[in-house]
Amino acid sequence: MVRPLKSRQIPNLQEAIKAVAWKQISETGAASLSLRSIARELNISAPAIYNYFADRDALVTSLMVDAFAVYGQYHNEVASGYPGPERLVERMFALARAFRDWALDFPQRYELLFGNPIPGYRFPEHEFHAALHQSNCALLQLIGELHSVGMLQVPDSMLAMLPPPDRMQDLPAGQNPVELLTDAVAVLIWSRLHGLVSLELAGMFAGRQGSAQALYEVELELIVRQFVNSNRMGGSDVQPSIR
Amino acid sequence: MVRPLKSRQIPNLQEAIKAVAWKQISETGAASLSLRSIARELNISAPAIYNYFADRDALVTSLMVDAFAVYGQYHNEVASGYPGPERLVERMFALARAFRDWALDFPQRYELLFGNPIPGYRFPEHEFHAALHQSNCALLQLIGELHSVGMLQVPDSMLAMLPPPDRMQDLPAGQNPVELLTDAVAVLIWSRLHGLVSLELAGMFAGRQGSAQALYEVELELIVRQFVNSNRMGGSDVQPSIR
DNA sequence: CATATGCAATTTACAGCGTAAATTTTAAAA
DNA sequence: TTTTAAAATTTACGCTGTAAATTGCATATG
Repeated sequence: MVRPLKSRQIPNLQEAIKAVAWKQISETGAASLSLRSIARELNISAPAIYNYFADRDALVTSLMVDAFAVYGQYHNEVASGYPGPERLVERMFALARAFRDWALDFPQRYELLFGNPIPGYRFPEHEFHAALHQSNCALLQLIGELHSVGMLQVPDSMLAMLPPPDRMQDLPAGQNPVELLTDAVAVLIWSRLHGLVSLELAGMFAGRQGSAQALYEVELELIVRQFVNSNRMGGSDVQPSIR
Repeated sequence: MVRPLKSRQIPNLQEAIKAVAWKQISETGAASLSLRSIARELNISAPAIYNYFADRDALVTSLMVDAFAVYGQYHNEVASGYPGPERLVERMFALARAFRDWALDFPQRYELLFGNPIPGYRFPEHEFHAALHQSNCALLQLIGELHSVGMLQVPDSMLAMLPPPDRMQDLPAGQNPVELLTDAVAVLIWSRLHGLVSLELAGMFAGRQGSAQALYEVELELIVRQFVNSNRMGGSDVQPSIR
């Protein structure tokens, strides 16, 4: 019969908890995130947090959902700086550089999203798909636009991913061949960016002074040369055959 | 005046500790490695381990040094199955597939070496260089051989990584331009393999059933096409200019 | 207004962790 | 046999997540 009750000290304690969690993640890394230290910083007892999050994993999940959204939105904003089909290559470079910049600016968040910094934690599967799609949305959109203006160059060897023509209808529901290939291109590009960035964050390029950025720029150039038809002629070498 | 003393129950307790550690890492992941649980399994008190390892990090470092060696040796063995300059492309495919196979067979070890599964731990810098080189030795060797038989195709855009011709002598000690470029090619290839494998291990391809392997094969094909001159003619488009 | 209701917070407690300190055991050297 | 030092144990401290019981308090009802 009684419902609402506001905490005396801190209004919106749920958000306050997350804010402190982010602060601590930024400072000391997601691995050292601790309910007790959050509570300490809020002058709160540790179990009080359980009124707002079922357990530590639930808090982490909430943080990650937010982070995926922010991350995706950032990419979308960067992409929106290069609208229209005339600046697709520019947008590709900008997105890829934004990818690395974000990772270097917020290494702990990058690790949280794409590494496994928290022992025993796994992002719940049902929320995973949406969150991941959100984070890669700008790149997928870009690849889609490249394709629709005929600038996407799908390497021949990728055609092996398609089912043989006689059973093209076996594709997963809602998937057409074009989507399957554009998705695959996006994932390949994403994994190349992630490969370099994650090795850099892991300190694997330590010693090779300043070469991480140079390597990244080279890789960007190679990626664009590989998948983009700059002359913007009659489309990639594959679309005609799969339309 | 007294030195040696053998433990009563277990001879070579140092190795026994590492063996149990590996067992636990394989079973429950490096993150849940615990000195106490190791001690429990050996019917030993936890602080006893401190007679053999300065602290938990020292144990982890020892494990990683071993793992880097085993990993590198495995790659070398795979590579030695395709000797000579006639089978370099074959060797490239075999090495890359072995890379993914090892990661899928021993995901916890792969994470230990190339992820950051243990909170607060960092591999000591002075041992890092040697261990890393050991692990990438086979690939570096392969790229070197490709170059020496004129099959290495260094993309034009990579030349930007070299210092301008008039100050070529500013290169780090013991580094010549060819080494710098072959190293860079090896790192680029490594990061592309690692990008796909680490995303796959992180569960980022969950849902897309079976496509991880297909993607990997596509990427392999693209890598070889990008860096290897199959016709084995008069060398890459760059060596002549930097010899 | 007084009382009952139920959420929010606290305290207490337990099991786990790494590891520092003090202590005991033990095997070999003198 | 005594001495000595290495190897092991016990104890203890502070940290973690979290379950359980308890208290405080704001609201809705009698």
